[in-house]
Amino acid sequence: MSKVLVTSALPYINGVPHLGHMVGCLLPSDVYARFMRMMGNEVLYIVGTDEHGTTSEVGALKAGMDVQAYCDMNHERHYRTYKDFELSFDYFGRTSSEQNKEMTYHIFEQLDKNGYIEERAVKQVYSVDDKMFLADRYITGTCPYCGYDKARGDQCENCTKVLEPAELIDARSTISGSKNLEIRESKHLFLNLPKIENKLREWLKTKEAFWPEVAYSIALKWLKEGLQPRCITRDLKWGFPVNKPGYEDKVFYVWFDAPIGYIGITKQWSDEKPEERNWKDWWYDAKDVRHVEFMGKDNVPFHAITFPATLLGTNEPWTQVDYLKGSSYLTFEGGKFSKSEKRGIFAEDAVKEFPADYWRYWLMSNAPEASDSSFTFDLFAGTVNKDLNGVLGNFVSRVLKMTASKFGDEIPSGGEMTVLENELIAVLQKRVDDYFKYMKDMEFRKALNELRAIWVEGNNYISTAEPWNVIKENQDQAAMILRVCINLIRIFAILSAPVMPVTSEKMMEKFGLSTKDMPSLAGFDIKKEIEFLQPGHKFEVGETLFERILPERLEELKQKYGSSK
RNA sequence: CGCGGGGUAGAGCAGCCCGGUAGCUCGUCAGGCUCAUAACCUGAAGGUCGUUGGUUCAAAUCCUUCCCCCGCAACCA
Repeated sequence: MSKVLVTSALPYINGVPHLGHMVGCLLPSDVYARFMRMMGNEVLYIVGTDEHGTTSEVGALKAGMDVQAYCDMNHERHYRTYKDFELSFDYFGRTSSEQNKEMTYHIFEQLDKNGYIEERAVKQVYSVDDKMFLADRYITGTCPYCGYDKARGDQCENCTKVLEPAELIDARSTISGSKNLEIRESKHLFLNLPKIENKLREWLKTKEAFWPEVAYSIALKWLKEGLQPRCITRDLKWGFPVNKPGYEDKVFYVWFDAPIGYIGITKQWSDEKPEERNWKDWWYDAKDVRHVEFMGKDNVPFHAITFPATLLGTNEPWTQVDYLKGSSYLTFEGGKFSKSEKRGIFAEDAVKEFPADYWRYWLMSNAPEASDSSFTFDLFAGTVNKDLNGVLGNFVSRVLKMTASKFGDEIPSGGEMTVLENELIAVLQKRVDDYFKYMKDMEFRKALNELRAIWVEGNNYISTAEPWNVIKENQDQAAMILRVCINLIRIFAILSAPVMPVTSEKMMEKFGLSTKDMPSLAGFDIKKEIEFLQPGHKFEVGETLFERILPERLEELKQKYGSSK
């Protein structure tokens, strides 16, 4: 048994998570955490909201709320959404917590002490009416190159030219529309990445063989281009005030304290039960901890370069990421998810339409691992109807209904296994071993394809064994076949648990069992498990596991969520 | 020449690193079965592997030309 520390990129509090967010980091981290627990590992799974920065301030402003209250509200909203998605995190914290402040201050002090922090003067656009410095993208104006009148300070979306805010004609604040802007000089603190570059390079070298291509190539690209000092402070209110004389009116940049949030949130967790939990067992001079991080590809540079460099710069024994699972993007009906354009289905609505397990299964079996992939309602409905209803749901239904009608509500006795059952056991064992291997390697598409193939073996077996014919000649033999099938249902429930926890529980309940009765997946032996449920064990047919998505419903969904017309 | 990823049957993907009868799921068609959710099982059809040129006995796979799609571009996170 070993310790596995699982983290998912912390979702930014201001946004509403959509399916793309779920599939990129939150869901795979949960499936992995659940799987590793079932393999008998000690798992700590940490998630939370990333709260600081301009976007929150602006969001609160627009909502007419105090930033703290605004974040409190949104934090609750995120929490509820992820609970609805059955995420099994051990703690859902916040980067704005006191614990994270402590961590951020400590890490900053170490970096400063070790000479990795430097001062620089920065020229920035200040909006007099908004009473704040504006990030480049919060400045709108006319593009000097193409005349587009909604060009942003960092780039013109129309002609794609990269701009400086000063170049914009008729520049105005995106927040208030005010044109009363001026350039002011402000002193800021920078993390001297070039000074840490060699250490970082050495460290990264040890990772090459393990990281997925997307993640490693992005990291390498940054090193190849050469690192630059990175500004870690901002002229904002909403953030941790900088703990250095002369900088009291500034806060740390959100990207500085956000990844530290993994550690801060772990401390939130351990502070709740200090007598039995210690965050240091996971993060500081921790032994035998394997740290796995899940994130979208846009987050990779921060987790592969900036954050590791930050930790290396402290010269302290922090736990670094061992495996960085960088995922590509999920698109919606061929385009981007966009809240403003009302395109795409958002996580909150998704669980109102269908149980979380439907989404979990679809998203994981279509995860954008190698390249971007697309969500469409047609694909979703196809999977729900075919895989979940046709293959798994129908198997459970046909087995239990037949057994109940021929033998009653107890698992029937009699009969002996034949060569057919031995073949089934061998085939299943092979598939189960492959399934576990893919899950361990976080190749979720392949893993779920294997899981589906395992379910198909059940239908395949019953078709070949034909208990409906056998029963006419030999009651005992038919009883044996159905007993094997019933045990398959329990096996399927156990194997499906990391992906579809609720459905899995429902399947177990049919035998008066629950998730707690599941055996460890380590050394999972089909030969043994196929005889676990003994003759005489009660079961109930109950209701069907899934519901089909009919054509009318499908049309409704497409209308409602803005699929391409 | 900004960077990265991708372009493989009607759809969604694997294979590419380590060249050697092109594989999986859905869909379509045909057959089987009748225990079950118009389900399930079996089989078939369907691809000049984006394009150009090259290396090789042999290229989806290695090198090269061009085209297209997606994302990123460090002060949005």
